[in-house]
Amino acid sequence: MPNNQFKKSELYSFITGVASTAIARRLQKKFNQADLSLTIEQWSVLYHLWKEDGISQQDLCKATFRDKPSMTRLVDNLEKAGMVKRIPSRSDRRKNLIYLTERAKEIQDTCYGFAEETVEEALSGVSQDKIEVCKEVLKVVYENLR
Amino acid sequence: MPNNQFKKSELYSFITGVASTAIARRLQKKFNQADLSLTIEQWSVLYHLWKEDGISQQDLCKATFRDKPSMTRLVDNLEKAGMVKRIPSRSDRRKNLIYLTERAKEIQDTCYGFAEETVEEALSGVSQDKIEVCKEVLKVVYENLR
DNA sequence: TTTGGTTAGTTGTTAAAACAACTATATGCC
DNA sequence: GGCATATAGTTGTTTTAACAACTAACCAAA
Repeated sequence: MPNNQFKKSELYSFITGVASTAIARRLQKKFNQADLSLTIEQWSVLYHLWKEDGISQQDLCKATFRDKPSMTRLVDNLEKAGMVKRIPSRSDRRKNLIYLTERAKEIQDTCYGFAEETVEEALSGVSQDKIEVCKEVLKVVYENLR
Repeated sequence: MPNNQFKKSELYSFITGVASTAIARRLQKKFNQADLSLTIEQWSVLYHLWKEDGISQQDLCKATFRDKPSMTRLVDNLEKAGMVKRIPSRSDRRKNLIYLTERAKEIQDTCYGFAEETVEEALSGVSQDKIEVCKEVLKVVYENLR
């Protein structure tokens, strides 16, 4: 058996996502401490809407790598929290277009700052070169399995 | 602002764990297709028990990076599925020691093969050097945030 | 040996994930 | 136009995640 094989089999943490779980928990704590009642999942939806809103739930599914029922419920909860509004599309009556509320726009910078802070903490002591390699590998993994 | 900072802030996929989610889903599919009614979370518990069983739920919490209530329920379900048994510790009556059943021992090699296969598929085209860098970075992240 | 703090595990609750099954609308082909 | 198929979104169900609050048992110090 080539050495290659053996090493790959030890990638338990890759499968279980221990690192991303740790980062997500840290970010969640920052949200809680700032009394932003926002889950990481909700944040991940807002993250894309801050770049561009007025997109469909289906677009958000692709962006966040989640299925349609999950998105329905995430948007439900974001709507209850007063962060987004569903506006029926006029060109395609099957679609909801999701728009940010003023409240959601207000918290954008705060949330962005917390995310930045969290990633800084997580990657402290890691060289930029290595970070680039990781980003690259994570992207390949995503492409390989899509 | 140093270039360094800007790049880190773009690590959305690090926080959301898109890659590990993709890997976990792929592995879950293999389990389902083989009629192994086993969730990834249950598998992650068995993964450690296959190395050493007769350990406490608390030990499993540390190993799998989950909290105590989550482990109670995972062990509940593994017990229902006939994969493990709780045996009260004689030296410390607070503790349950978790033992594998014969059934769990039987499926070890099959599960291990599926995990190996999945990681192979995920990392196809990625050099061993880069994989090593990733493992290293993920470990540092975990240490930084623990 | 009693008291106070710690550790192991369980229960309750809310949000989310994944899958199947469903409705409604759109689209492409005859 | 009418029908088959695809797409957008919702609902139902089961399992998990995370947190708080709880019980039971252990341990150490007065």
